[in-house]
Amino acid sequence: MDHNLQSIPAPHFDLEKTLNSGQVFHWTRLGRGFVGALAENLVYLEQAGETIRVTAWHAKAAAHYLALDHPLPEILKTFPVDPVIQTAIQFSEGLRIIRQPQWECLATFLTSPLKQVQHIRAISLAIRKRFGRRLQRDGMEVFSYPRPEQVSGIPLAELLECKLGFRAANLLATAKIVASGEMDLEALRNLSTEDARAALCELPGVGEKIANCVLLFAYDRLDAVPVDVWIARVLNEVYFAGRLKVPLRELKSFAAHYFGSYAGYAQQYLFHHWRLTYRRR
DNA sequence: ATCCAGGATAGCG
DNA sequence: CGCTATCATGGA
Repeated sequence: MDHNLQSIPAPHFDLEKTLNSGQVFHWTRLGRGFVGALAENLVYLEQAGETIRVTAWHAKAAAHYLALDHPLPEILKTFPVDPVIQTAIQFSEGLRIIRQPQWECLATFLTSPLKQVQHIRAISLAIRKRFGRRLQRDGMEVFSYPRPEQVSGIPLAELLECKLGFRAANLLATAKIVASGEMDLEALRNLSTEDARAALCELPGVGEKIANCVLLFAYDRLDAVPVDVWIARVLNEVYFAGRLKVPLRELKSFAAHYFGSYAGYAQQYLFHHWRLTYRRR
């Protein structure tokens, strides 16, 4: 597995946490690293201290994908000094919010409602294996995510075999809109976060939460804050302790303001920490 | 067995 | 406008 790997510096970075924190769902452990598809290329990644070793030719793309240029120490300094977020930061040390390709990020989160992280992963891998392009290299094999043009042509019954349930119709309908050009995902880059969010919410199956996931994980909008059941749980149990039935809009407003201009990062650390340590009472 | 999961949406008052 | 029931599947 160590043929033709290129080293790139990666300070303040934890590969495992980054790939297994519920922002991206298809990377698979292989040897001491991970294998997956970066757009249409098979890429192998492994970490050695403050260095990432990447399959040659993909170093530059990988560094961008992994957001190794995000000024993590500076970002952390902008967070409020309270024990809850500071504990989550420690627990999540080295977790970076990566830059995913727009379509596969959108498509993957379209399959996420009312699903656990491992289910989203299973669905992503099933769709890739069945409809994506097979990529091989040095005995490794992965599958890319099918483009919107291809997804739009999949019969609903076939898509349902990937165990999407009621989410399949939304994925199909959105794929048709994107494939037709009616929605230009690349053009959203030129919009304000607010306008891009509104545009994403026009797509079938995309509400405010999924739109914020896409903005945060694929558009580098680090102030976008997805409020899912876990974030709502943290806010209710900690920041609104003692209050009953806090309206969701109040939770969202609080999260978007309290954590500062990198609230998306703060949100990801809270999500990661609580999801892996929470015990029901 | 019952509850829950990185929610969105139509339909109600 | 805000609130509720419902959607499909599998793990805890």
